[in-house]
Amino acid sequence: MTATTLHSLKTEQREARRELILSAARALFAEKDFRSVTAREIAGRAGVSPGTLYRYYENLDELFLDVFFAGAGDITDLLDRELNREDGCSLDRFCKVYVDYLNTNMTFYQMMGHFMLGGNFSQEATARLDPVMRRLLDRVERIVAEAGIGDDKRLVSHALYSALNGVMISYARYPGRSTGETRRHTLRLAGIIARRFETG
Amino acid sequence: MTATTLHSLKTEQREARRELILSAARALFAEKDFRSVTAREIAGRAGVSPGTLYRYYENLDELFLDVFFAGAGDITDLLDRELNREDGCSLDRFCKVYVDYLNTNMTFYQMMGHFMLGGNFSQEATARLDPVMRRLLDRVERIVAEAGIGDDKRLVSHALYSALNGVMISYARYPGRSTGETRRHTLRLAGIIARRFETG
Amino acid sequence: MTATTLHSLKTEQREARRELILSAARALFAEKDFRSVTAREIAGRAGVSPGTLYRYYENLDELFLDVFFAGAGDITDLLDRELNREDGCSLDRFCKVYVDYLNTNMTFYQMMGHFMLGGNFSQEATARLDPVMRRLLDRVERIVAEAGIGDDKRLVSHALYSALNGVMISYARYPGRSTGETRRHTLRLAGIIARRFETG
Amino acid sequence: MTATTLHSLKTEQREARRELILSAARALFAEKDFRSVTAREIAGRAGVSPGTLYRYYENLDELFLDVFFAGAGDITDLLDRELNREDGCSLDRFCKVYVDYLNTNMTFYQMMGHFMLGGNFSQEATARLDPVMRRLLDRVERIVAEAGIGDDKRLVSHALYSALNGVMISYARYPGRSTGETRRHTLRLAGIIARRFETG
DNA sequence: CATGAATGAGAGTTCATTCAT
DNA sequence: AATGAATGAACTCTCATTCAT
Repeated sequence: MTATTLHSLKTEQREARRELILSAARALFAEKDFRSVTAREIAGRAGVSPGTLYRYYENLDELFLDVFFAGAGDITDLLDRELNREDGCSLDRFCKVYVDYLNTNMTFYQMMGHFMLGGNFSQEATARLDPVMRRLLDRVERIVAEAGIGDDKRLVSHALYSALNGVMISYARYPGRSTGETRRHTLRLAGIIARRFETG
Repeated sequence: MTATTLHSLKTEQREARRELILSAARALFAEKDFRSVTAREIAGRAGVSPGTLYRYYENLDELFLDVFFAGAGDITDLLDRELNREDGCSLDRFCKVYVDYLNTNMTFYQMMGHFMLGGNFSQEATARLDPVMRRLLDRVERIVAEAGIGDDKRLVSHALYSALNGVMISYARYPGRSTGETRRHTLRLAGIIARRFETG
Repeated sequence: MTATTLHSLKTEQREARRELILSAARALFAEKDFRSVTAREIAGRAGVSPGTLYRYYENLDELFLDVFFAGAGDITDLLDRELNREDGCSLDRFCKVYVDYLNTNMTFYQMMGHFMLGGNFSQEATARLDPVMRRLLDRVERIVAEAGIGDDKRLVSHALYSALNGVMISYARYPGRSTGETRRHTLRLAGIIARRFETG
Repeated sequence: MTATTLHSLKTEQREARRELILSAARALFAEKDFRSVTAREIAGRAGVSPGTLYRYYENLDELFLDVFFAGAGDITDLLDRELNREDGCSLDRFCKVYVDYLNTNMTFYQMMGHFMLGGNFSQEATARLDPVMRRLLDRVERIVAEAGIGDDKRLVSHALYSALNGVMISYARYPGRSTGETRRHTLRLAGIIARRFETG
């Protein structure tokens, strides 16, 4: 028993430490372009030494991945809450909530871009990515089902998910636009996409 | 006369050299993640010295930008050809051509992502970006008009353009998928998006 | 207690390392025109990697500044010893000791020249420079006071200090002269300046 | 005859071109720290190509040297005019004119510093430097003679010349001081030096 | 297990100088 | 004689990662 308790205590502590580093990274990423954040900065923010980072993550990319996963978890939870509202959730609302989240959590979509554009996923990373994305896509699939769109619900949900991400990649940092303008424009586009998918 | 000829000759030569560097960069970018390509590599591929790069581009970012613009020009021309076909161009075809191009020119969409996600556009860069993107969006707007979709054609074309880009960002490098699988999946999604926009 | 000891030990070690780099730089500067000394050379001489330099100094200029400050400290200490000699210190002796020091520590006056002629002092650098120069000038002021020269002792000491520096800038590297000749000539000039200031 | 004329014409033209480059360099140096001026900039200002610079000067240092010599010539002429004034020229006035010149022609004293601190004079450069400096020192010697100072007029003039240069090296760019303050301070010091030398 | 100093390869960029035209 | 495009060595500085303590 003692051994087990000790072990679980250690595991707990280890998990807490990992969480600490993760939070520090997320906070830092929220403040500036995540590609300019250094290992030292993250360590400093987390109150640990740079070397410690490498006891919890094999390399920086793994940490970045975890940050990404955390974001995906957050948005999934958020969408879940929307879907479970007593008064229901329209497709329009769903799309806007998703895009709104990305607007206020630029890091998440920046990382999505980063990994999707050139990330070298390790075998292990791929294994971890899969359930996370599946969970997120499940929610998209659910709204698609509720809205009763199309035949192949899985493909349609992929398309909808793609379209919403595309709004961000295409307009989130369009040069010359203020944050407010960007938000307004991307939400409007989310609305149009919702309508297009609805009335199919 | 002589002066003019000489001048135009020099201008031509200069343009040729610039093209040479640009091509080298594009070729190199096509081979690997463009963010890992170095100035020296590009120079080496172009058969010039590193210093020469800086006689044609103020810095690497400017060169990257030019590569991006070149890609945008290519896809615009390609779409133009499609739109001007004698047998017309369906929305479905348009979407698939676009996504197909991005599939075979990963660099272009990688750069799009890079710049859109975190590019620090200089005033001057923004000024150059604008007409290039406008030209591209014009083609999207034209197909939207031809397909007779929606009321606000400009917004709808933005949404369509976003959706297509999103297909790529979301699935072009989805870990664990082969190039062929990726191509098939993204084209299928392009088709679904086309259908959704058509029947709106 | 242990913590304190550990801390001071680390501080000590850090200081020692910094000293090591500083010494290497000073030695290197003594061998050739300090403006041609590179970061890699200094690192190599100190037996550390180039990167290490930047853990101790924000940039090369800061290191240069420290070398300069070290020299200023040395000459100040030397003058102090002279001023505190039991048999007193004549103005003539003071001037000659100063010029002699500059002769055997060319780097110091080279750096003085470098910084004075075009150094871009950061706010912080200026703040550090001030007390160092003040300490040095205090000694000049003291000998001026002891020699009972003039009315405005501060101005006169500035003038004397200037004159001595001028001997070096004007003749320390006069082309075509050997080191011995230079030393003899500059010391002779120091003597003349001393006499001029004395008999005012 | 024709040959001679032709030759002298060519010589003239060549001299004019050299003068053009020299002026451009002087003008540029007057605008900013001469160590940051590039060959291209000088060529551009002179309206010639970089390559042309090397047809008139073996390398940049030779050009810098010429700029320095030109400055030395100017100050020599200026001092000459002072010495030849009908109402005579006091030592005080002489010193102040010299320091004032250096204040308004920072480049000159900057270059003096540059060459004196680390210049590698070629045999030929030394040969050209000598008469230029001798001419300048002659004027100092003359004012020393007129003021009837000391026994060894040559040495005393060296000391005076040194002292005046030293005022500049020590205070011309003292950090935190405005141009006006610097001028006032250096002129005051020049006055003190004059008095010290006078009353010896 | 945590540390954090040290690493060192490699990045982008500069610029005096050369040489084919 | 003049050009100016090209050179390429050399610069400073960065930062993910390692490993002795």
